[in-house]
Amino acid sequence: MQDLKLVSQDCADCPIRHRAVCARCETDELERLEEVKYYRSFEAGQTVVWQGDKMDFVASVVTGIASLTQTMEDGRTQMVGLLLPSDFVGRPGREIAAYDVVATTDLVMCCFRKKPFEQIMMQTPHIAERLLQMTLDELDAAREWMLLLGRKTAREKIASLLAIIAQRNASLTAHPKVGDVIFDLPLTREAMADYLGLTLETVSRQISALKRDGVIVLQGKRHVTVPDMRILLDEAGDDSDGGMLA
Amino acid sequence: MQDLKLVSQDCADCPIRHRAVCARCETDELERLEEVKYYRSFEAGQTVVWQGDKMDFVASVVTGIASLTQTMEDGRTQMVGLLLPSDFVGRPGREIAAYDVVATTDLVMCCFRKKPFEQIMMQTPHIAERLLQMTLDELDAAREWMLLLGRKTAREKIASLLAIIAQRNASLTAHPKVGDVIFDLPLTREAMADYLGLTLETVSRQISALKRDGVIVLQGKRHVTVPDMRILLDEAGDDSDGGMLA
DNA sequence: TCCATGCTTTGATGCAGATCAAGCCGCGCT
DNA sequence: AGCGCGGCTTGATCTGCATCAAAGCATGGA
Repeated sequence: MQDLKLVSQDCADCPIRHRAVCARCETDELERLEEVKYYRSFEAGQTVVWQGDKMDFVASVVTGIASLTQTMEDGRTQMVGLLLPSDFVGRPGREIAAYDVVATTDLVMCCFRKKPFEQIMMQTPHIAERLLQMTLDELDAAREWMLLLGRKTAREKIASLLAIIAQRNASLTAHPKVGDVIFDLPLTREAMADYLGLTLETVSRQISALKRDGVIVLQGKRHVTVPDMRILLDEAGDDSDGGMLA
Repeated sequence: MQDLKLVSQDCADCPIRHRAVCARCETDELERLEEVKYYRSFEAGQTVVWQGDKMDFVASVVTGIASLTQTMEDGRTQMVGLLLPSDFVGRPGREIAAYDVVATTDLVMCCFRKKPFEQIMMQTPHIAERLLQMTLDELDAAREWMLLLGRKTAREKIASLLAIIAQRNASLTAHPKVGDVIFDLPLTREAMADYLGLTLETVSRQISALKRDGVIVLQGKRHVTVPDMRILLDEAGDDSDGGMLA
């Protein structure tokens, strides 16, 4: 299945070495996609699409981080999706965006016009199949996230988020699997709060607490070292290790 | 699209007048499905599938209510899906159930063995397409739900749930669209608490408060009358009316 | 260099919702 | 009737997180 993933991959004949959609595509399919492919850049904080707007493209994240957020009239916001490089954004068959898409960091996306993308999808069973699998993955993630939002304590929420980021990082880089797990937090405290359904003060306090208790080591505000991943996963209150441990 | 919905529909040649999967199926597809179709009944409280178990069927709810729930080691549980009649359960392409499926009331499901279902799906683009659309619908619902869990107050949560149930009911029955909206709560206070990430005491108190404030009228513990749906939707803190109002 | 700005930390206080505890209501059973 | 039980309500109290407030720390620009 890996070869069917809608991914960002090195692509020699592409300005930013990015090939998207389907590594196993037949040549003509790929070329039809290339015709309708284009890149867009955003600065941190910019909104890519507003909830309710027409969204006439699908895309995948090349570099940077985007988030999907829901906002209430009075300004309360909840992040409902976190998109790292190679993640897919878009709603085949849907005209209207159901939530805001926001560039959390500087962001480059690889976009495809939706109409032609959908046509290719309809004619290419394994792309449709792959899209279904990705959507199911997102649904699984959303449901884990619901457990976090509904039932976990602030400390468990923070530990869970750190674990999730560590895991997502590990799946992108060649994972060493030995010793400390090290990564940079790609989110501000405020973005973490929006992810977790907390305030930024609580996020800050709980990170300090985890540091004080030796669960994590911080260098600066963003660089995290996890001496023992099992302890962190235990703090997350989550039996599943997400495949992180053997 | 409606004619492609995976639905429970009246079906004269079926013991419980239920035809599932695809109203526009070609005859032979439908018959292939009929061959692998069977019914299962459960009593309220029974678990249909355990998280982590192999799940070798997909199904749709015929009568009753099922819920998908996540549970932590210490017993905290969060509902992550609520399945009313005609809703689909199952994960095409997945071996293992990602969460418990529980019969919240007495329940009848119409099941299909997964393998043949998947084969038919692969060979039938519009079934695959329909499945993708349904999964996207579930994802949208999950993300609304995340906003509820992460950012809404107890009162808003209750109002939102009542609105959701009212809407789902309206879409099943011929919706009068005039005057009071009336329905029966299909969930215990405890199930509502699991849905909303609250305790059952808080659910009870907030329902009492909405009653006291005239937002709803209760006859008994389950029968709800909503004198003015706009007030309820306003209490839910949700700008979207879910298509309930013109 | 100094200040402005955005991000973060930390402290003091308040409150929404959890927890603990009792009792009520309706129903089925004997 | 009388009883037990599951579901529900209501009260008293506790507490985890929000809120309000202030100050620390980097970075970049004048």
